[in-house]
Amino acid sequence: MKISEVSEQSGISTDTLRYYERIGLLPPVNRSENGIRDYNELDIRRVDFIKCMRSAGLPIEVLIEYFNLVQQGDRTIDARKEILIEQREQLLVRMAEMQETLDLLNYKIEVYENAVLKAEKAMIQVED
Amino acid sequence: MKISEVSEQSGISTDTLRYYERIGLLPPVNRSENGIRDYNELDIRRVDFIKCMRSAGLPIEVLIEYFNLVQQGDRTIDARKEILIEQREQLLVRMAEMQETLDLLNYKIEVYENAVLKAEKAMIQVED
DNA sequence: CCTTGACTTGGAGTCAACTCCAGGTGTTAC
DNA sequence: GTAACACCTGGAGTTGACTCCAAGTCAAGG
Repeated sequence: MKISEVSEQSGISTDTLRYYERIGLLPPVNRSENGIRDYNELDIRRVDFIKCMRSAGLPIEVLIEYFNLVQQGDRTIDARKEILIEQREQLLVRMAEMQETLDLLNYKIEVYENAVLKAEKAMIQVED
Repeated sequence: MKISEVSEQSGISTDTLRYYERIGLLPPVNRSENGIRDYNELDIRRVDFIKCMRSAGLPIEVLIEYFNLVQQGDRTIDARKEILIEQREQLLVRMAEMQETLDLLNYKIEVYENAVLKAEKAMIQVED
């Protein structure tokens, strides 16, 4: 799979995919004879995983560390689990903050709605 | 209220509070004769609002625009409401993404848990 | 009186995560 | 065979949001 296809399918720009590879978030992707990247199944699954984690705000550094551990085999399972648990914790905190903000936004929007209704009522009464 | 107190109470650094004022996210705060900032009730409510919105990732630019509208009085109520609705929409999208990531993290953690259990079982059998 | 500590300013530096660019190569389409 | 296009590289630039710094002012304590 060529980079443009991966980009299209994942919604990550080609620049960003190459950037990810440069910094070691993606492993060096195989090339066809002319030097053009050819992403395999595994690469694509990794891209999708990264996409998911990044969309939730997990830092690139953490993901790199995680993949490094994966690459070191089964003896790192505990450490990997710890990373995921830690990130889950932080994610839950962020989600709770967002829920609070959502509640406030909902409340404010409702207030504005009522303000508009009141204004409209006032206009009707003027017209009466 | 002095800047250090506001900082303590809000969890926003004094540097950041001054930065917010510089870029117009906070209005120019009143000063005591010697030029020291003295935050009033309204300032503090605004700080808290900003804190909440920022913690959910709303961009500073949007907040500035919102406060500008507030300052222009009731005729901007519709525009303000639109901003809040738009931001709520985006917030919901982000929260949904995070929920997906959370699900994946939970799944992966569970898989690791099982891997560990299996390994432990294997060890017991070796010991048998 | 002098030190300590909290405040002030304008401006520069940092950080994460891209994003863009110039200059080059290789393949396909007319 | 040349134009258009997708790819490549290394490196520089951008963005958003802080964060730090130097140099200065002022009030209170010993």
